[in-house]
Amino acid sequence: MEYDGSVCSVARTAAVLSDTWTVLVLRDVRHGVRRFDDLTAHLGIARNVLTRRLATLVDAGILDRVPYREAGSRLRHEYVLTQAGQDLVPVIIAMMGWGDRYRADPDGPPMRVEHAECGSPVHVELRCTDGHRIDPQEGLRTTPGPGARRTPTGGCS
Amino acid sequence: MEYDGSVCSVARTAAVLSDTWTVLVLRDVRHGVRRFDDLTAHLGIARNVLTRRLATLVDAGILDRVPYREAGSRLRHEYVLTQAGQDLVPVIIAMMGWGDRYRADPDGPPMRVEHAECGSPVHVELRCTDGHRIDPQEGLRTTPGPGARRTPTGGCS
DNA sequence: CAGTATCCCAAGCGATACTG
DNA sequence: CAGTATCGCTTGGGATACTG
Repeated sequence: MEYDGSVCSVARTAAVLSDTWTVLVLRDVRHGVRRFDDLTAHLGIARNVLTRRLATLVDAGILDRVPYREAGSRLRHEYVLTQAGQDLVPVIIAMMGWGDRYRADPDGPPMRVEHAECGSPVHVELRCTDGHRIDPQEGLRTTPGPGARRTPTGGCS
Repeated sequence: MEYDGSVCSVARTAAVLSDTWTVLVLRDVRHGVRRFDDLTAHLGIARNVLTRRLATLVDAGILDRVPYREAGSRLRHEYVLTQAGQDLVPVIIAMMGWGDRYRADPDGPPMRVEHAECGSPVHVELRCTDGHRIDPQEGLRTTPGPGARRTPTGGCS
């Protein structure tokens, strides 16, 4: 789908993440579930669908398909995050945070993400390059950037 | 779609955001494009689709439909972000940041988000509640939370 | 202007069967 | 184990026409 993706980074990212399984595959790969059958078992995704999804993600530069060989068995592949894939982690954590808050499980969050060093819970924050922490409601100003198109309705968002 | 959404906050959020137009509608509403016709014009979305999308988002508690009346015309509605909708802003900013980096327009970013007070560019960061800034590659540890199901494959992600 | 109603199409998913 | 191939179903999007 195109939806003005030609002019908006949000749209372009949405195009990458929009289908059902993509973020869940990334989530699992990040947690170390890297092999085809493990993914099918863990996600409950149909195998043909997983095939397509992995191929798409490799094409998109988000996953790498790396060969490996275990002693005594034939060549296999596993899927690892590229740099671009790793840089989607904040998006995923942001989504997790929202889900924890607004689509909470009555038992509490199913997964807890903590700082490896100190063990405190992790969240996403908006910050500017000057290091100020920013309130999402009040602290943001959005202006057209260099790549913006000028349109009658006010340009890209 | 369900995709284990019963146990994962990422999946639950993905279910809300997954269809094509949702994030773009939110993006536009956040920028002040709040009225039906403005949205159709700005997004290029089919009107019936927008109707459905807005209804879904209102149902999901992400948008409010608030009536207003301009002098001399009949009652209209506009769509504004609820608190839950506002709390999706970090997700959107995170997506924008990724798109700017990995799906960049040759002319540069189409939209620039800056700190209203100081004008510096804004990005998302991972932080723990102790205030440490966290490296997405190395600094995260993920553990099952109270709401986790125990499954043979290692539980929810 | 702000929608609703109808109809069609394409894409994505799942089930099942097959392969090296 | 790690996929590919084929199929049918469901859903979301678009076009068009209609309404207060």
